[in-house]
Amino acid sequence: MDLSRDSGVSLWRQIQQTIEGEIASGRFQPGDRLPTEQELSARFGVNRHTVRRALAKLEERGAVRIEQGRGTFVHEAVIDYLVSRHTRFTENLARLNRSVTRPLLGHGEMPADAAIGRALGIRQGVMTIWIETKGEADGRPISVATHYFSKPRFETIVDAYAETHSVTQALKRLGVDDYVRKSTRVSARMPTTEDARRLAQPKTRPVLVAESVNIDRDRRPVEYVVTRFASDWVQIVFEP
Amino acid sequence: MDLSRDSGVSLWRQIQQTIEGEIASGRFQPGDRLPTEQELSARFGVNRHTVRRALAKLEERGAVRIEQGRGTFVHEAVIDYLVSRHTRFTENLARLNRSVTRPLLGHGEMPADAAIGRALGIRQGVMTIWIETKGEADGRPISVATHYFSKPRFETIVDAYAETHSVTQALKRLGVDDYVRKSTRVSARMPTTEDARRLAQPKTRPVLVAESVNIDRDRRPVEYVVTRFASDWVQIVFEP
DNA sequence: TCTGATTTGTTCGTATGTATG
DNA sequence: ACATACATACGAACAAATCAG
Repeated sequence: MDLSRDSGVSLWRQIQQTIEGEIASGRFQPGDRLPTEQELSARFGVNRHTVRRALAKLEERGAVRIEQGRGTFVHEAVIDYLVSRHTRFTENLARLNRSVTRPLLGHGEMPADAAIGRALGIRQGVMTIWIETKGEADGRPISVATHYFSKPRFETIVDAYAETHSVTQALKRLGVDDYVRKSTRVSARMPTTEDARRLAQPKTRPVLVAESVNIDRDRRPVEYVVTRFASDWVQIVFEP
Repeated sequence: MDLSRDSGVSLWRQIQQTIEGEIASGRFQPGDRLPTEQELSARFGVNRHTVRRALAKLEERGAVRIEQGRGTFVHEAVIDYLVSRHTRFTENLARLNRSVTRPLLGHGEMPADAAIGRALGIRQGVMTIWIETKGEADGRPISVATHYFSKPRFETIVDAYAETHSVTQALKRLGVDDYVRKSTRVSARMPTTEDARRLAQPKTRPVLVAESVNIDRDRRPVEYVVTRFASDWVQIVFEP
């Protein structure tokens, strides 16, 4: 593929469109690593900067994912995590024909800080139980979540979760027939070293953080969850 | 404030909790610069690394903002950007008693690509008009947005926006009395150099990206917006 | 744990063509 | 005709992340 240097279209844009076409045609498959910047600049007969400009545009458009020190990769299809009143993790992903697993990473207790207290409607200092879980779709880690429950109310939640591997089922055993999503607060930040490792992603890529409060039929808060999604794999979709 | 070296609680965690308490008590106000790491390590009688560990945890929890070469600052209250069916940028922020400005950064035309075509319900290649705006609250840049409109339908949208500085008003002039939010898709990524500059944020902090589609009374798409929020200042809140 | 090779990220500087006033 | 601003393109050097041995 030769570039035209006097067509009025800039070189970097011609390169961008060429690579975009090769991805669309299937010559480069999702997850594939593209040739290095050096190889591409040799192939197109241009400076590395010119290639980089084209790649930057492709990344901005979501077509590729650039990882320092590793290479440039064709972007895999992202998962739409649908948020509604009845959001359930497993159902949400099963809908996409994916095999979902939710391993338990750990659990413990801690007194409620300001954020937890506000979310669960309890006083600061009241003891809570936390459960940390990983969400995997088709074996790939996509999220890490910390779930907080009031300890006085859900003393045995850890055992219930360990047996059912589902928050919905565990809460059902403890008398919560149904719950709905009250609010979801979404932010973005860089991952902790620990979260990056659990999500099998570079520390240099951000995580999408969703803080959610679920309430029961009596509108009492039952669960406060802080979920860190791998932002390369998941988008949060809100459709009222 | 003395630390206990044999309580079973690690020193850095004691420091973290101490500073967190001082922020909560108001001794350090939002926006204040904390003492330097050197001063803190002298005050607590520990190595600078120990202080750094505590500060890292505080940043992870969103309590402070660490800026290389400048210092550590108590984090100002983040803005809750409320998303609902009737989301309007200016109203949303005015609700928080903030003075809101929306300067126009630029505009132009481009043929619809796959994403724009899907969002606006037009064929790929149909010409669209884009408008780029900055959102500021109390003078601080918090978002950069690119708005796409079908050119055949909204030929004069740029003039209308330039005069009104409001998408709602501009659309009203072109016959769209009312519109509602159809869907919002949220993701996170690192900013482009350009966006980091416009948002006055370090390139190392992520942006929160919201892609939204607004539809008119006849459920026809009228606007497709891609907004990049400064993740240090804005959270997106869904309350169905 | 350390070292070197590979790959992307950043910052200099230089040059050219085009549009504007 | 001239000055200025801007986007494009090339070159060199070094920084930072990753990975294999």
